[in-house]
Amino acid sequence: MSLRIYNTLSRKKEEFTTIEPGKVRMYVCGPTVYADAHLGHAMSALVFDIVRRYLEYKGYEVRYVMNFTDVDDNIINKANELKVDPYNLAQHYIDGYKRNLEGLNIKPATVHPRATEDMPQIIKMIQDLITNESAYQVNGDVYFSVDNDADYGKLSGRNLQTMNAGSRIQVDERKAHPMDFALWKSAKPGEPAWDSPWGPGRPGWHIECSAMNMAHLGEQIDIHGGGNDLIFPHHENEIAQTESLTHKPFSRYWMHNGMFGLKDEKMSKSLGNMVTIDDFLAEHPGDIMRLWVLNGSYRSPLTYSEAVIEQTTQGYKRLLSAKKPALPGAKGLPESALGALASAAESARNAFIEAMDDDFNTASAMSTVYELGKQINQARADGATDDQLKIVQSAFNELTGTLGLQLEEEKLSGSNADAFIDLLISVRRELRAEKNWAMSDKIRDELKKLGVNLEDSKDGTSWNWDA
RNA sequence: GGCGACGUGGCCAAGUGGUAAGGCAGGAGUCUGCAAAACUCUCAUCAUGGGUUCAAUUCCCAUCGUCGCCUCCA
Repeated sequence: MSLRIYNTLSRKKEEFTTIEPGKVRMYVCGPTVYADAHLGHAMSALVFDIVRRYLEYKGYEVRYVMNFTDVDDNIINKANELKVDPYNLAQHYIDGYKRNLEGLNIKPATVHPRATEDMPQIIKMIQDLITNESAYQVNGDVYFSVDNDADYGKLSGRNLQTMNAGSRIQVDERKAHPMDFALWKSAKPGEPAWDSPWGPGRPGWHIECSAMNMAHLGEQIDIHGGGNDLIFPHHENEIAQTESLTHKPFSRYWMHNGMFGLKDEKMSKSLGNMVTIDDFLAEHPGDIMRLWVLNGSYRSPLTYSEAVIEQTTQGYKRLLSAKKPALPGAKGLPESALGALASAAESARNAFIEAMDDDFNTASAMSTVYELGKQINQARADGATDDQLKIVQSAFNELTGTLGLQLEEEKLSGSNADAFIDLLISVRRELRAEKNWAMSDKIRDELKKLGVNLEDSKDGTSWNWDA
């Protein structure tokens, strides 16, 4: 049983093999940092976090690079508007992004390079491309020449003849070919600039990813990821730049996640129709967003709606229920029932791996997790003890943990409410003994409003924080 | 105009050439003083029209619809 990954380059699922045995070199395009990150960024970051975690589960050592693009028109414009240094502005949003990633339980990348800190590599790469005749300079600008790249367009399935360059924006007539793109832009007044052989300026959008790949992972990598809106032109151009120099296949697998949308259009900074990660996390646990992503296919679009968030929250509560301990008066299952539990755990694990091996089919993997959860709850209802539940719960924790789900009950931060809630419950127990239903129901209702759910059973009352 | 993806129950969403996982919601029950949770049972013929096949939701063609990219974008 081996892992298969859908490769955008071949538009097929391919068996996954690495350049170096046991090791994965993986690069994911991070955001351009000039605004708060939105749920589209969250989706992409979650998708590749899940990929990374599963590869690690399979035993690979993953070197994971996620960059920050911190030179770009939007950043410069915004910094000028606010009269702040662009570097500091970018830093502000990088800090925010990292905080968001943490809130979503996304593991930090092995390296988080930013373009402005790899400037020597970028300039060197441009120089080599010029030497190579893959690029040319015009008055301090440097362009990549698509005509000199025989297989330009192979990732996005386009060819230069049928592409409609200039149909929507004015083409700079200094370019040799309309599709040529900037590697280096000469500085205009009021812009940050770096010295280069072509005069002061700054890198174009695509070169920094090629250079950072080269600097942090080498000439060839195993997985390159990002949103499918990056296929063209960004990733196409990355391939063109890197392969024109190395003459070797750049990334073995190109993975692209679907777009996160708001109603009928994708969420994006330029459209201004975004829900930020901060907004979301203020209202919901990070697990909800992750579960939402897991419930579908990473290559398909996801559409924002309150109803779906609500549904996901209910599903999340169901998962939490599987983690609960044995019932208060649990008598234990007979020895004969334990074998079935062990084999349920084992077959769930196998089904999970089979699903994930098929291009990270998380929706299918989740169905086995839900079923395992049901088996846990059945065992509990039948009187299993904590030790017996552990047989299945340990597998449940292993699988949900692999997907990056935390499944920890919400706690009020820094609160020591537990003792007070326990006190109220013991008072209520006496009220119930006296059949004072009015008062005991009132306590339950009022606690509910405060986010505490009481659950009565024959053998006592348990409680939990509302998700 | 070009490239690509998609259309599965009220909602979200897997999947397969031989009559369709899972979650949410709904219905019926068990438990409970009631409620909640949990458990049990229940709930679809897969956009439309053709074609291939012993057999298609799954393959092919067409139509309709939706979305992404071709400009910055995860």
